[in-house]
Amino acid sequence: MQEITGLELSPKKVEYLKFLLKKGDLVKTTDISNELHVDPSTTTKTITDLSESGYVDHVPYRGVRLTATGREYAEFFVNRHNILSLMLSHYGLSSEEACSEVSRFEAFVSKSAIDRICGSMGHPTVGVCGKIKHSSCSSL
Amino acid sequence: MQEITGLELSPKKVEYLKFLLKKGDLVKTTDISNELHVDPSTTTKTITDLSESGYVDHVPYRGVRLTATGREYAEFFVNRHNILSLMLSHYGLSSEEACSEVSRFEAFVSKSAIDRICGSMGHPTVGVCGKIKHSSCSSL
DNA sequence: CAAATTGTTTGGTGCCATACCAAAGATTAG
DNA sequence: CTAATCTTTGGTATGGCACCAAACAATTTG
Repeated sequence: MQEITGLELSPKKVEYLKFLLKKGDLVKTTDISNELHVDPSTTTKTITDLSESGYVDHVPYRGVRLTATGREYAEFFVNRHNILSLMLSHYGLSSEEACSEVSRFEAFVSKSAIDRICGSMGHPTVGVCGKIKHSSCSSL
Repeated sequence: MQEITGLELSPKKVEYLKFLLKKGDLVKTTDISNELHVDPSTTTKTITDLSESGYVDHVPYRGVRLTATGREYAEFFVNRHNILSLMLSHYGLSSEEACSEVSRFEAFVSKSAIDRICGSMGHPTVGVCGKIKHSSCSSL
C-alpha cells in the first residue's frame, strides 16, 4: 500500500472522492453531477480517470463505487478538510467561512502537514465541518 | 482603488509579483527566469499578461517593474505567505516545512481570511519567513 | 563602429485540468 | 416493447503553464 502524500489528486477529483464516501455504495453519475454542479459528461470523464487510477470501480451505466484505496484516500480528504476547517475556526472564522475557505486550498495541503496540525491540536474528534476520525492519521 | 480579494492571480503570477517586489526597480527577464526556473519565453509571456492586467510595466528588452497596484498586491502576497507560514509553524512545522507547505496553497487563501488570522495572532511583526508588515491588513 | 555574442520576444505547440454540447447508446418506466 | 430517462462518446474550448526554434534587440568586443 503506497503512502498517501495528500497531493495525488486535483481539487475536483478530491471533491468526487469525498462525495463518493459520503454517499457510500454505488453512486450514479447524475447524483455526482447534481452535487458538483457539472455536466454529466464531465462526471463520466472524471470518473473514468479515477477508475483508471484505481480510486473507483466504474460499471458503465450502473454506477461508481470507491475501491479500498479510494476509500482510504477519501477518508483522508474528509479528515483533512475537517482538520483545516477547525484550525481556521480557531482564528475567528465562522464554520461556514472556514469551510469555504478550506475548500479552495485543501487539495494542496500535504498529509504530513495535516498529521502535525492534527497532533498539535490534540487529535480532536469533533470539528466545525463534521466528525474527525484518526484512522488516516500517521502521528497518533 | 479596487479591493484585494487575494484570489485575483494564479499561483505562478503571485510568485512573479513577490519576486519583483523583492528585487525592486527594473528587473530583467533572465533574473525572473533563473529565480522561477522557467524558460525566458515563459517569463516574457507571463509578464505580458501581468502588464495587460495592470500589475507591472513592461518595457520590451529593458525590463519589468511593479505598478502601484502591482506593488500593493505584491506586498499583500508576501504578507500572506508570512502570516500563513507563521500560523503553520505554531502547529509544529519547521520554518522550512511551513514555508514550502504554504507555497503550494497560498494563492488560494483570501485576504479576508488572512486579515482574521493576522488579527487573531495579534498582528505579529516577525514571522518565520520574514518580517510582517500590516499596511495591507484591513483589520488593524 | 561593425561583427559577434548575449538577452529577449514571437510564434508554434503541447499538456493538464476542467467544462460544455450534441449525438449515440443503454437502461428503465409505462 | 416503445418512450422517456439516464449515461457515455466524441468534439471542442478555456486557462494556466511549459518548452522549442527562430527572429529580433542590445551589448560587448575586436
